[in-house]
Amino acid sequence: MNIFEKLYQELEKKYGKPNEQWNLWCKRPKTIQEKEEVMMGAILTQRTSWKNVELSLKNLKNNHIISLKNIYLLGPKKIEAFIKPAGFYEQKAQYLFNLAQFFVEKYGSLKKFKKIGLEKMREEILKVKGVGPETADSILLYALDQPIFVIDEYTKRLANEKKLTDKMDYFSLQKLFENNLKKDFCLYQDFHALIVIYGKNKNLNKKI
DNA sequence: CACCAGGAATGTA
DNA sequence: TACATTCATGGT
Repeated sequence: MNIFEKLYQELEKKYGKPNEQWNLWCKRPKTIQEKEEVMMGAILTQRTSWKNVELSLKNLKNNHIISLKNIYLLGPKKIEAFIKPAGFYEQKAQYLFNLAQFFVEKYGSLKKFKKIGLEKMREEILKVKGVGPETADSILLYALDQPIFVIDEYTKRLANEKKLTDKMDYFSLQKLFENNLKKDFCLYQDFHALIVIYGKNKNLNKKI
């Protein structure tokens, strides 16, 4: 067993299966609606606490617009009010609409999108304005069950702390994890969640 | 009151 | 390539 697999085991032993906010993201399998909720969450959580994202998602749910199609039909201006708690709401409303427009106009269904394969999916979804590397990979991993490792600030800090590598750019780190783990989206989903849980936990201890 | 939370786009050098 | 700025709410 290599250091990456050991790290996963350690984290799982310490924190168990990802829970709370990760209940949905690490759920297998997910319904279509759940997948779309994950995609919206991936946009809304950009540089924002998950708590604020939850408030926004609740607003969307209460008003029955927790689907890409409804986002698309409503248009960016009308969803601003619902997602305000997540901050940067004018931008994010536009980003959410861009993503919805991308799926509705170009593919119609997630199933059709998946037919083009992982590489092409990533390339295409990165063209959506508002979807960068981390958001793209979060969507691919957590909504579309693709074996692609998500890199975020917590992952970088962990890589630094454990001295896993000195090449800290997104792509290098991603390949580092993928090359040292089984190509398994379930493992990737839980691992990334545990890395975030570990990172947050550590921040918490620092304050006390 | 100051600081920051699971980024990305845009602009500058 | 690398670094700065902008977007904005809610918790501590």
